[in-house]
Amino acid sequence: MSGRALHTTNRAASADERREAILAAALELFSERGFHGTAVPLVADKAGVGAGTLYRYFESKEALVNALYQRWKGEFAAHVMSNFPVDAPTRQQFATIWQRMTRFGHQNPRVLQFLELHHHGDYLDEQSRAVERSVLDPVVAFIEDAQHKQAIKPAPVEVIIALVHGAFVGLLRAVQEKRLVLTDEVLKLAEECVWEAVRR
Amino acid sequence: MSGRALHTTNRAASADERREAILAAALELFSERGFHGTAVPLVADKAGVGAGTLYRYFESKEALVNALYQRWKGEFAAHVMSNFPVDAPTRQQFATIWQRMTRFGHQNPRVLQFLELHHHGDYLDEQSRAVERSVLDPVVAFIEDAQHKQAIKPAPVEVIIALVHGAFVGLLRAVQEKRLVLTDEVLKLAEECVWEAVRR
Amino acid sequence: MSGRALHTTNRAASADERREAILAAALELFSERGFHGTAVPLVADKAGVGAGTLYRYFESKEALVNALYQRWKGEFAAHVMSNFPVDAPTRQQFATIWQRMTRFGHQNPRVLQFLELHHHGDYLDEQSRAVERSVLDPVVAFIEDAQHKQAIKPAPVEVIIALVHGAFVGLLRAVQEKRLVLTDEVLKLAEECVWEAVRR
Amino acid sequence: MSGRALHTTNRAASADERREAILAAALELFSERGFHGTAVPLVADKAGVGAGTLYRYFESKEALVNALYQRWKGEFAAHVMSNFPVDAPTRQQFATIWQRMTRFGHQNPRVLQFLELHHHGDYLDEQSRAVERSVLDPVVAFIEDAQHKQAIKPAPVEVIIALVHGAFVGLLRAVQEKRLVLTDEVLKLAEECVWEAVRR
DNA sequence: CATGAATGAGTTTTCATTCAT
DNA sequence: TATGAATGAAAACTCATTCAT
Repeated sequence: MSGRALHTTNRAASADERREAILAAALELFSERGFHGTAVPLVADKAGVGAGTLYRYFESKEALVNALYQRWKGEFAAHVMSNFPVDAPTRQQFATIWQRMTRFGHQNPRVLQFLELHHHGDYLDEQSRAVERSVLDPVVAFIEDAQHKQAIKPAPVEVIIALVHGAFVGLLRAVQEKRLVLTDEVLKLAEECVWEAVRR
Repeated sequence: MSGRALHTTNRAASADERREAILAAALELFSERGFHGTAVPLVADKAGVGAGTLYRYFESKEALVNALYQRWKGEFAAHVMSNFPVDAPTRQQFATIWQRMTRFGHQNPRVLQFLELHHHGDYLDEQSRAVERSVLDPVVAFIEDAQHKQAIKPAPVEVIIALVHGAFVGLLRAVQEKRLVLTDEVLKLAEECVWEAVRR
Repeated sequence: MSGRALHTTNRAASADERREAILAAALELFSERGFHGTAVPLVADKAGVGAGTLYRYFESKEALVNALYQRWKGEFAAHVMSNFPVDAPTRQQFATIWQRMTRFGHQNPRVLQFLELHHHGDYLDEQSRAVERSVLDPVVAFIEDAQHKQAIKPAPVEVIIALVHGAFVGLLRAVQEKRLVLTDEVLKLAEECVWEAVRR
Repeated sequence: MSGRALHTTNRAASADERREAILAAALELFSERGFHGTAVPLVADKAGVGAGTLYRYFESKEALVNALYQRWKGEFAAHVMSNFPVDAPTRQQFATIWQRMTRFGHQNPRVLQFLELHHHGDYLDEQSRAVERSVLDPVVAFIEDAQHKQAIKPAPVEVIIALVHGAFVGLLRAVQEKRLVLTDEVLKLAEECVWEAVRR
C-alpha cells in the first residue's frame, strides 16, 4: 500500500541518477574530444540511456555543455574558496588555495581538461560566463587584500591571476599528458615556485 | 630590369599565395571555433577560393590542420630559440626567451590560441607530435644547463617548463580575452615574476 | 483472436519491410544505372525512407550492393539447385536446370541484369566472391557426373558452363531489351538448342 | 620553305595520335571500372594529355564513350562480316563467323568487355544505337538464308542470335576471368558445340 | 592549340533532434 | 516517462568541365 510513494521516490532517485550519468558521460567525452567532436548519441550510450531520454534532461547539446560547465566551474570555486581561512597569514592562505586547486585538479583531471578546453566556446551562454566571472571575485579580493598587506607584488590583479592560474594549468596538463607524476614533493616544489613568483 | 621571369614568378606566387590564404583562413577559424567546429567550405570562403580548390592544396581537413600545426609550432620554436645567446648569463638568457615568447604571442595571438587548443587533438598525426617533441629539446637543454650552473631551481625540468609555459599561456589568454593589456611594463613585471619562480 | 503479439509483429515487420524496400529500390536502380551511376538518396527516395535511414540498415553504399549481390546470387542458386532430381536421367536433369534458370530469370528480370552487371565490380567484397564460388560447385558436380555417364560432351567443365550460362544470359537479355518474347515455345526451343550443344 | 606544310602535317598526325591515345585510355578504364566509375582526368592522365585537351577532342564524357562504342562496335562488325564467303556452305560460313568473333575477342579482350558492359547505358546516344542495329542486319540475313536452306533450326532469328552471341560472350568472359585458357582446341570444341545448338 | 588549376554542383555519409510506441 | 528508429540538414570530399595562361 506504500507502493505509490516508494514508486515515486524510486523514480525520482532514478531521474537524478540518470541526470548524473549523462553529465558524467558528457564530461568524459567532451573533455577528450571537445564539444563539436562529440556526438550526442555517444553521450547517451555511455550514460546508459536512450538518445531521446537525454533530451528530457537537457534541452539541447548546448544546454548540456552549459550545465556541465556551470556545475564544475562552481564545484571548483567552492572547493577552492569555501571556508577560506580569512585570518591566516597570506603565505598560508596562498598555500591553502594552491593545495586545494592542485588536489582538486589531481582528483578530477577530466574536469580541468574540460573547463580549459571549453573556456572559449561560443556555445557557452551568458549564465556560464556569469559563473565564470563570479568565480573570480573572491580570488580578486584575496589578491587585493594581500597586496594591501604588501605580501604579494603590486602587479595588476589580472597579471597575478593569469600567472598563477596558468602555472597551475600547465602543471596539470603535464600530468595529464604523463610527462610528470604529481608527487607531494612536486606539489610543494611547485607551490614554492609560484609563491616566489608573486610574493613581494 | 628586374622583370626576369616575371611570368613564372607570378604564377608561382599565386599558387603560394593561395596556399597561404588557405592556411591563414584556417588559422583564424580553427583558433576560434576549433577543428570540429569549423566547416571546410567556411575556410575556403574566407581564403577566397572554391571548396574544391582547398583539396588541391591539402589532402584532407586533417592534413590541413596538421600542416598548420607543424608550421606554427616550428615558427614559434624558431622564433624563440634561434640565435640563442649561448654565452650570456642565465638571467639574460631567460629574459631573451621570455621576451621572444611574449613578443611572438603578442604579434600572433591566434597562433597561440590555435596551438593550445589543438595541442591534444587525435587528428594530429605522428609528424605533428614529432615536431612537438623536437621543439622541447633545446628548452630542456637550456634548463638543465642553467640548473647545472645553479642559476635556477633544481626541480624536475618538466615542472619548470610546465610552470613557465603555463604562466606564459595564462598571460596571453588574459590578453586575448581583453582582461589585460600587454604593455611593456606588464611584460617586464611578468618576466620578473616568472624569473623569481624559477631562479635559485 | 489471432491478435497475439500483433504489436511486436508489426514492429518487426516494419523494420524488415524497410530493409526489403531499400533492397528492392537498390535492385531496381543498380540494375538499370549501375553502382556508380546510382546516388544513395535516389535509392532512399524510391524506398520511401530518408537518406539517413538507409545508413541504419546498411553501413555504406558498398555494404548495400554486397548484401544485394549475396542475397540474389544465393536465391538464384537455391532456386536452381535445391531439390535437385539426383536420380533422374541427365536429359531430364538438364531440362530441370534450364527451366528453373529461365523461369527465375523470367520472373526476376532485374535480378539477372543486376547480377550480370555487377559481376565484376571491385566494390564486391570477399564474401560476395565466396558466394559466387560456392554457387558453382554443385553445377560443376552435375556436369562432371553427366560427363562420366557419357551423357554430355567431354569438354572442360568451364567451357560447358560458359556456353550454357552465356546462352541463358543472352536469351534473357534479348527479352529484357524487348527483342524477344519468352513464350513456352521459345523456351522449349532454346532448351533443345542448348541441350544439343552439350549432349554427347 | 616546306616548314609550313611539314608543321601542319606533324600537328595533324600528332592530333590523330592524341585522339587515339585518349580512346585507348578510355577503353582500358571504361572496360574495367565502367562509365560512371571512371574520372575524366584519369583518362587524360593515362592518355598522357592534359584534362583540358581531352575536351578539344571530345565534347564531353558522354561524347567520348559514344565515340568509343561506335568505333569498336563497327570494328567488330567489320572484322566479322567483311568479305563474307557468301557462296560457301552454311557450316563453313558459320565456322568463319565463329572463328572471326573469337579471334577478335581473344585479341581485344577489353573491347568485348567494354561493349558488353556499356551495351545498356542510358548515356549511349541515338547514333550508337543505330550502329548497334546496323551491325545486326547482315547477321540476320545470314541466319534467315541458312534457315531457308534448312541448314539451321527454324527458330526465331532473335533466339539464334541470343544463344550464339550469349555463348560467345560467356566463353570470353570465362577467359577474361582466367577461369579458362583459350586454346585452339577449346575454340574448335566450342564451335562444334554451338554449331550443334543451331544446326538443323 | 595544349594545359592543368580552379570551381561548384553533386556525392557519400554523419548527427542533433523528434516522435510514435 | 523512456526509448531508439527516423530524419533531413549539413558535413567532408569528388569530379566533369572551363578558362587564363
